[in-house]
Amino acid sequence: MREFYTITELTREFGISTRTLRFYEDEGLISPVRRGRTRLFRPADRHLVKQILRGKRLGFSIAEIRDIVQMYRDPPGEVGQLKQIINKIEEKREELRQKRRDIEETIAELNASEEGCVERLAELGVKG
Amino acid sequence: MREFYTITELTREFGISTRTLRFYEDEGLISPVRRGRTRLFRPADRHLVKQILRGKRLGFSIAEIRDIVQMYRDPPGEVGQLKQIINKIEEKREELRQKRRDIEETIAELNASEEGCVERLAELGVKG
DNA sequence: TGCCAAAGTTACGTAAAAGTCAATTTTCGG
DNA sequence: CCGAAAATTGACTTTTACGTAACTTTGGCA
Repeated sequence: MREFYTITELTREFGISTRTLRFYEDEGLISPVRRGRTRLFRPADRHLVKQILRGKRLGFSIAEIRDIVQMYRDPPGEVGQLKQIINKIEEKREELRQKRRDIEETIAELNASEEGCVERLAELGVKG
Repeated sequence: MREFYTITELTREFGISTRTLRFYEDEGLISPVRRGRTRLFRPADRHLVKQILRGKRLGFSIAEIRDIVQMYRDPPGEVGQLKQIINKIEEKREELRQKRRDIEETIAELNASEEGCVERLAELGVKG
């Protein structure tokens, strides 16, 4: 595994702009190290970008993604904080399960629609 | 099943504002009938709202949701159009499957994080 | 050491999806 | 029939998530 990636390497890999990566840094989602002013992205930063984009595909806002990636971090040493994180994790999991139900329902309705189309095609004498 | 719902009934049921419903109408997602100027929402409109909100939870834009709900409509009579709709349905289904994979991965990482927290709690002598 | 492509900063612009506010209308129960 | 509650329209504002200049800095190498 490589030690560092440049900003343009990541933009090409993930199909996003440098502006986007800098924006995520401003928002505190990633913290690449610097050599002078130039950002150097470590594998951990790259993985974070993956997680961020996954969150985006699921419709989470930047603020929500920030919350989520904070859950991925090393657990703190204080009992109260640990319990709070566990609660937040369960919340997010429930939200994700809701999204999963939404997906199943949407796919089911799309399946029904497609069947309707296929039947209609059959009526018109088109072989499937 | 009721014949009509008022706009505020739907805002209460779904936890959205009247502005939002009117916005969806402006965007061509719903077309409630009118008695005078007042909107009357039929069960079909109400169901559309459900589908719209489902799409929102999954991170689809209004434009994408418009595309999706058009797929739910009665199939047209022309072969070319039918085939095109079937293609679009398959595209959306693939997108949804990707989202589902994203969800599974996110849940898996949350599970791992939670375990880390639980272990940490155990180290601190907290009984689970 | 001189150059240029890549990286950086700063600041303003914008599209989407509503929120908010104001000014009318409409409806409807008593 | 009347007045409060509900609904409508229209305009303006806000927030999010970047896009787009415009200009400067930097680092690698011929």
